[in-house]
Amino acid sequence: MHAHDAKSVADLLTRHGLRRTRQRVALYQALAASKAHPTADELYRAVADDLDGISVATVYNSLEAFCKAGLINKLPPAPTTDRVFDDEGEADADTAASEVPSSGRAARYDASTHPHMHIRCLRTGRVRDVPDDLGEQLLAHLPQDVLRRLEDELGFDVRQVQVELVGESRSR
Amino acid sequence: MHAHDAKSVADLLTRHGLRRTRQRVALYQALAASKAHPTADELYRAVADDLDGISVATVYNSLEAFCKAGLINKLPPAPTTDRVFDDEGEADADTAASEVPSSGRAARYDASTHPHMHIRCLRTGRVRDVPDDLGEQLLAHLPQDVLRRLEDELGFDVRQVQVELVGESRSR
DNA sequence: ATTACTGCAAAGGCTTTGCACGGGT
DNA sequence: ACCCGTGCAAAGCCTTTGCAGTAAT
Repeated sequence: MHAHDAKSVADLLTRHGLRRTRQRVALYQALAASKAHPTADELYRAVADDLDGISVATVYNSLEAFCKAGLINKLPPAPTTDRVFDDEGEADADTAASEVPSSGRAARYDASTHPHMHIRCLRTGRVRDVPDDLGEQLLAHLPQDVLRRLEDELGFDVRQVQVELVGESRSR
Repeated sequence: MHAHDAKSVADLLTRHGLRRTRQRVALYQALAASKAHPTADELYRAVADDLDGISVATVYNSLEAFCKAGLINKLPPAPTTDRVFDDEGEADADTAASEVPSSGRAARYDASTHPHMHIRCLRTGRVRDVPDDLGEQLLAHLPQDVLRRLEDELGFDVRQVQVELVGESRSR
């Protein structure tokens, strides 16, 4: 969809008032390339190959900076009731080293900032996007007038409608 | 709505195969009495007055047991981008000691298990329920056929539709 | 009598912070 | 030259765990 080569990412950073460091370019690329909404640690391991010696602090700092700049979103960790995390492998940029547990209560990051829905697997903790066509059909049916009544009655400004379909993926 | 006196809570526990200990009765009562979706620490402080010497471990163990028994639900902590937590006081069972920060990334618990929506305040991190009449109107409009198509196309069993309205409460 | 539950303290996982240095502008 | 961003290690917060003792069934 978008081009995520080093140059356009660098431009993106600059445009948002961030410096174009090797670390941040690599981090944003890794995140944008993934559909799996990786954790900070997964991103750390993903870029550690190319960028020798990057530190976790930098990963967290950079992700926080991206969030503040509105470049990416942070997703809450899944509630961890019951045994929820098996963690299997999957052929994706950031889950390549399919052996490390990457246990449960870590936040996940999302490079797409336009409104969309997520599905979260109870077994693996993985988060995927709902395809836009389906998501839009679902969101479009939320009656705006009810939302507005809610804002009036509760004195609450709704900035974002977070919809998450929680369940279990069938295969495997 | 429901009666949450010691006896009926004790019965509820027994009926779910849990022992009726003072600690668990008090914890469930405190949680059920609150509309604020308290954190483990908030519950700990709420019951520490009556139950002298209760430990945090017991709070966590009990809440986990309640979750497994299907008595309560665990909510994910809010993503903590930007300064999100001011923590003001509120006249509620578990937030009585309106002075302690109870900082950010703690899970919250919810005594109501029937499907309902939440609103989460970006400033305070507080979670409230959407009134049932409004919530039902919103949820009823989610087209079931689209959900079913989604399950087919992605091979995913949807167990729960988690809707959270994220925003900011106007007053204060 | 059995064993689930409790309390304590220590350990654990994820994230943040302080500080000196290096690289981007 | 300025100062944002980096790396390292230590500290922090929330939660879990091990174990000996206690109390519910």
